[in-house]
Amino acid sequence: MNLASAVPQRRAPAGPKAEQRVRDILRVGREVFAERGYERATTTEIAQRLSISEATVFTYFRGKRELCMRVIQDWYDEIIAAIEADLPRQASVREQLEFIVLTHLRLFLIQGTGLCALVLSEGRTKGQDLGEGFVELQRRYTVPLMELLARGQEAGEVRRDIPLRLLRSLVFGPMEHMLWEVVITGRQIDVEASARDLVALLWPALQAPDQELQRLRQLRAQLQLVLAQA
Amino acid sequence: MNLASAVPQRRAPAGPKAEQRVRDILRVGREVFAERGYERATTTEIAQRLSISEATVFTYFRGKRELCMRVIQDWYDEIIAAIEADLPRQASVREQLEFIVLTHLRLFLIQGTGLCALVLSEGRTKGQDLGEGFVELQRRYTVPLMELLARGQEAGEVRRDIPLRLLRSLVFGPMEHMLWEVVITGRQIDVEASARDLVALLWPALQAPDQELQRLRQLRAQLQLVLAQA
Amino acid sequence: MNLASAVPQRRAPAGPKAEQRVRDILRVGREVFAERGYERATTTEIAQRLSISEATVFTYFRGKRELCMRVIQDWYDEIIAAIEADLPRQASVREQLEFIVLTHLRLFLIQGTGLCALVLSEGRTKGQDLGEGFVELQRRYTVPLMELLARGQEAGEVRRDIPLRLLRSLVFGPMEHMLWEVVITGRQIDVEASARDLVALLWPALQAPDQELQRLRQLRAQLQLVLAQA
Amino acid sequence: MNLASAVPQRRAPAGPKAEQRVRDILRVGREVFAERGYERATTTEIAQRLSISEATVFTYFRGKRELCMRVIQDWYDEIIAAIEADLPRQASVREQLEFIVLTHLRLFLIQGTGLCALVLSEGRTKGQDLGEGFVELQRRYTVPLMELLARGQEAGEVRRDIPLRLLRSLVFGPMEHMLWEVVITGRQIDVEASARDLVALLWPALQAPDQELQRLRQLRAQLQLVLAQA
DNA sequence: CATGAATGAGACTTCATTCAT
DNA sequence: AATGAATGAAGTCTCATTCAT
Repeated sequence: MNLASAVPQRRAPAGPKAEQRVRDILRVGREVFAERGYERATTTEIAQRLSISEATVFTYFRGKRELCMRVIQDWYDEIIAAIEADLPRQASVREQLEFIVLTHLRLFLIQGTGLCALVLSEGRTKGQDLGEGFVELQRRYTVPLMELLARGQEAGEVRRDIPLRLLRSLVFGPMEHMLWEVVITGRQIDVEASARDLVALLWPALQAPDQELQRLRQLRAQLQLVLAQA
Repeated sequence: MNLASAVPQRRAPAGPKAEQRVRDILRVGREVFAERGYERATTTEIAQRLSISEATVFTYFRGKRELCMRVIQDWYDEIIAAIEADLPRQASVREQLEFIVLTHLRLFLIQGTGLCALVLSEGRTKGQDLGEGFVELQRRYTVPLMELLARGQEAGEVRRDIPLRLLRSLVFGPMEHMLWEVVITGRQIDVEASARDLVALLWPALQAPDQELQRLRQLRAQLQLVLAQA
Repeated sequence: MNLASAVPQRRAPAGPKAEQRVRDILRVGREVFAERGYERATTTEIAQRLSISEATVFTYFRGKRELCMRVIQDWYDEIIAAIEADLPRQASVREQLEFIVLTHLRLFLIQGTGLCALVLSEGRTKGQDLGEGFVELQRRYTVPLMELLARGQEAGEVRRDIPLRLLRSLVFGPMEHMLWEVVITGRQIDVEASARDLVALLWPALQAPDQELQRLRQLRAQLQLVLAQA
Repeated sequence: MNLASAVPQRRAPAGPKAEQRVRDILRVGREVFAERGYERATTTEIAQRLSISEATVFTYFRGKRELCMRVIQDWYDEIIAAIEADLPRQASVREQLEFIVLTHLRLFLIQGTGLCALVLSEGRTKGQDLGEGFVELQRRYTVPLMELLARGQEAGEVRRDIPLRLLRSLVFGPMEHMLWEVVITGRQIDVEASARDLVALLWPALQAPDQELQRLRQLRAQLQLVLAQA
């Protein structure tokens, strides 16, 4: 394959009307991919919901795969933006953590369960159509939390003896698991209460190991020693 | 009025050779579904890897969906069996928890990452082909952990003020999240160390809150009292 | 709970070219279904005869069954239209009957023997794929004859003591039987002569029982009585 | 193709057990073909209803087609036998005709509607699997009626100016049409009454045309002449 | 003789994608 | 810029039939 003589791809149209089209397709594409997953989503359905021709979709996106990637990208950007916009940076690390968890849960549950599933599903199968850019997207998505945790470590509020990655899993893991339960069972939950509960559960694990407890343990040990010798 | 009595399906053969065939197809089916996910897996590929005709696959399984369900079921059964067989019931709840986590991680990472993804993916998309039996399978899969946590609660080692479901999410959540990181990034991890770390992180959150701390505080207070009187 | 909203079917195109395509497919579909019957007809063959892709067939018709139903419907419509257009309403009931029989025979023999067989066959097997709309189609097909017979009854030219349904069988039955003989044996027949012969045969059976004959019979009986007494 | 070196076909087994097998398969085959029609009948179903292996069916019959032909043949033989056994040869032609019609209707409706449909359907499609022997079977099936009509003609009770074939259509046609109505609509009918009605309708058409009427007219004319002269 | 087991051939159907207009 | 129309490629599934045991 002579890359220099690569077939020239038709460029997507430009202009203000075109931008609106792109936004429309992305919006509906998000709906459909969210509802059906990558494989079961069809370009037909996307086009029909917009009352446009299927061919038009391909005028603006090189193919199904590219469209789906853009959908996910946009969604990530929104979440990141939402968090960065309203994160109460003056509040305590714990409160900021609560905010992040709550915001995630909210965005997921309000409109994103399907997208969440999409990302999780498609990111995890070999031979997938979606593939290359995934790891990078995944990384960006956790940036706000990572930064918060880093700040927490610097401030001494979050333990330093555990790698950030592991702490991140400690937060996102239960969160996503909760979300799945919602998706699977269809049971409704109280988002804010759940966020609060979750952080309450997690916080002790994230904190620097309790100094008071350490000292008391030492004390007990010494006493036991003394008493044993008595 | 459906006067046409149901057309009878050809029964799957039942001899000893047949059992071997079923096992073969389930084995390879597991591989393919694991690698590709439900939609991207093809009966063609399964048959080819076994060097048998596609028709043979359909001789033993009514269809793709049934085969996939059986694959998942079998996998769940293996995991449950593995845990129940070797669970150190005499050991502490914490040690048993470590065993469960370790066993899960191991089975997932050794041969099951893809299946894990399969289950998680397919269970989470609307309009899926796999559908009805899924929630039930999901439930069976967490039985050993649920029982352990229940025993822990009875023994006073696990807090009672949080619903079991939430505690389950607290365990499975981070576990699965770790697994996904592995799948996505392809990075290898030290399974045993990870299991230990994870439980170390989780344990404080699962324990009866501050019981130890409460008792130590009492001890200190009494000692102080005694010393003051001495 | 079927949460998955129905997956939308691709609509058939609707332009002027599309109409031509639909007509082409219906035309060839008619041929193939006529020649082979429902089960033995294949979408492959229909596509091949038109030198188009099989997929194109499915662009215009949801599936084999729908196509076949449309084929039959169209054919019925043609027959009904042909009869209604040229039926000599001013002529005697008998002449109109002859016209209907002749028209049927003609349309059947010229291009429709196979379709006739198709309809008769598929309408008569349990567990058929074609099913729901069949009885209704069947009914529409006999409307012109039924109306004629009803008019004949009102005019006193057709006997009233036999249910219309039975009279209808009396007409269609032999007609179809003749047609089958043609199909089976392949023997050619003189359509017009056959129509004339058939109606000649049928007419006495349809007519109001002959009054002259009745009266004559009475006369004879009385005479015989008288002579016997003489 | 060198016919001389034709692959020797495995012969069907012989012996009393084998004959029973053949009868069983024919019996069930009749059921299945009758219920489903040729294409939709499966060797699987036939074998399953007998709790035997599919392969066994092929031990006794060369294939689906041969089995079906034998099924039809047997059925025809039964009907012919039933008619020939009980035909009241001493009774009038009309009574014999009534007997034949009644017997047909009965055998069809009791167990044979499906077979009737099978024969009619499969006999009428080109490219059919069943094919060669059909015309011959069809001929044998109408032998009793044909003979009766011939005798009727000789006896002067049935008109001679119409070909026998047409008269046969006149009888079988309405009969079959009635049967179809039953099959299609599922409506039950009074077999004996229907047979009587049908023959009542047909008889005038079969009779020598107006012979009676001719003679009566002559009689009246002569009487009038005599009376006028008196 | 009966059958367990396997399969070739082919059916219908779906869908992303292209291209002339 | 938009789309009507067409299709290649692929997928799931069915079934009559064969053959070694």
